[in-house]
Amino acid sequence: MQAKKYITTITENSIQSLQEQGIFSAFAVPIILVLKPKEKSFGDYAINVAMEIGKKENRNPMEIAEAIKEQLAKNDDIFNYFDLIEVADPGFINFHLSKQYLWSVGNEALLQKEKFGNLVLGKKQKVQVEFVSANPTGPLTVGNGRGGPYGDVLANVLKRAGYKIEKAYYVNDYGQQILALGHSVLKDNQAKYTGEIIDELNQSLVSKIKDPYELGKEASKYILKNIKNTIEKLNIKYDEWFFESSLYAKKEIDKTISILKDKDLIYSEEGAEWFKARQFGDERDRVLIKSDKSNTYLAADLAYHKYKFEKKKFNKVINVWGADHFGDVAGLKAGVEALGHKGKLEVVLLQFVTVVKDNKPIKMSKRLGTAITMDDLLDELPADVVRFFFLQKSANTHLNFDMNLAKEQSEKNPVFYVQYAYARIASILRSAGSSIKHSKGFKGFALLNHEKELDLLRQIGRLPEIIEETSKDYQVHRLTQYAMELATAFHQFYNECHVLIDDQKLKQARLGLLIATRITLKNTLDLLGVSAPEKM
RNA sequence: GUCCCCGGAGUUCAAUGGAUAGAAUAUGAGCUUGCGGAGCUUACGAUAGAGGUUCGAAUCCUCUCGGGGACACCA
Repeated sequence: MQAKKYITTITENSIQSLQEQGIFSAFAVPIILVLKPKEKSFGDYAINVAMEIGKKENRNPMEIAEAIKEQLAKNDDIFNYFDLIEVADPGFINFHLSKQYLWSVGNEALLQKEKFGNLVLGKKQKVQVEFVSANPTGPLTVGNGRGGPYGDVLANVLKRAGYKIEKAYYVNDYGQQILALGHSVLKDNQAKYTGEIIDELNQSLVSKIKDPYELGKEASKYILKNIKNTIEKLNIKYDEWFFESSLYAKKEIDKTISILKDKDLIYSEEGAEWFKARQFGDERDRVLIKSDKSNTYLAADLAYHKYKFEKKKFNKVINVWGADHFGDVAGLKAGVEALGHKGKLEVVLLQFVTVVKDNKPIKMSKRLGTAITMDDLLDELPADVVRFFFLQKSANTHLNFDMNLAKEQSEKNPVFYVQYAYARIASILRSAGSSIKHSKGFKGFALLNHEKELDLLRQIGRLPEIIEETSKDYQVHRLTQYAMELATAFHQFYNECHVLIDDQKLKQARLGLLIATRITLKNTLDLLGVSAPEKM
């Protein structure tokens, strides 16, 4: 068991037992928060339940902490994990990992290899992550491209946490914007989009197709190819490209609306058909069929989500959207609930990217063709750098993107710091060559007593926790943070402990540690979708 | 006007209501008998403002100021 999970379990048991003994009154056991102390002398983990209980019971938290600590120590197996548990002001209980536990972490990594860090939390439930889904009316911009690395990594994390994952891109290849695209390519008075790609299409297509809608369809295919190309450069692979037009071909939208009608959730007003979204917590009702008999975007989206939940049988769907779609969340959620799939849809909103050029924010507009595209970025910087750059930021950070700064920082990007650690390890292992004596089941870690060796093992042991936490709160940027901390632990170890030494037993132990580190780094970089180079 | 984000070292970003607010970068000072110096060590440096909640607030509440976004029979 992981040390962190162990703390939660034994603490719960201890508190319950103290309640049974009448030492605490019988309120519900509080949720055990396992904290990570900032100060090293406070140990590896800490819990603050004593202060929570102290507040409820109006008693001194220190006494309560002592009582819990005593109760904890009655567990025989606790010293498999910790060699020191202490109470600290004003009521923390701090846990220090034992060497035995840290050594076992090394074994674990060696044995599990590429599976190290994998969990069974998801119980193979089917989860779809839909991200980017930018309209095929222009190239991928820096703004809507942000969802690419985020959604991709979120899906990777959930997969390792034990879910069955599908990555999807919803292509809006139907309706008004396709018509507008056609007019834009024609450059007539109803044109809406501009930009290089529109100019190209104007040159190549206008002579062949006259009808604006047909032209728009053709243009969108070409643009989608361009987007797919960019997606590929970003090292993202989708499992499904879903086309909005297929919903119309199969009359899925009509079917969806008639289901809602049968449930008496549709009414007519001013020639339009309205969905009673307010019954499901939305602030207003939403139009599904306009008075001109065409349907709204929401109507198609509902049909699409019906497909996700009923045809594809996803237990959960996570949509990663730009913050400009904030206003659509309530409507879609209401509709999904009305269709009988309450609680299965989650929406993550990514805040906008502000592009700064020459110290001035510039208006990003696909319509005006002033947006900086992902391709612009990928022409200047390697995909690893671009991914890492976006992945360092949390979803609700309004990030400032300065092209000049990005270029300037490219060479200093922390991704190289992490990759350098990996290449260094690879280099040492190459030098060690055939002297590596253990392929698996190595038991010689007990020679690792140096502070830096133990610190490195500590970091290795965090990978499963990182995956668990991230699979729950979707804070993907935790992974880049972790990758850097793992690399730092390695670099520090490297600086103080030599691996290729005469003492054969210690040498084998350190080689084992290196291999465990390489496995952990590789798994982390895989999660991030960043390459792990043998040489740099 | 209503709703959602954000405001922090010179700069770009971390920090479940927890302990001395962390990194990177920039700047200053150091480190090589050996496995990759793209590294290591060290110094300097920050929570927009005013109240409140509590053992404890960058974090929660109220107000002010500043920035971004949303409030369609658009997609």
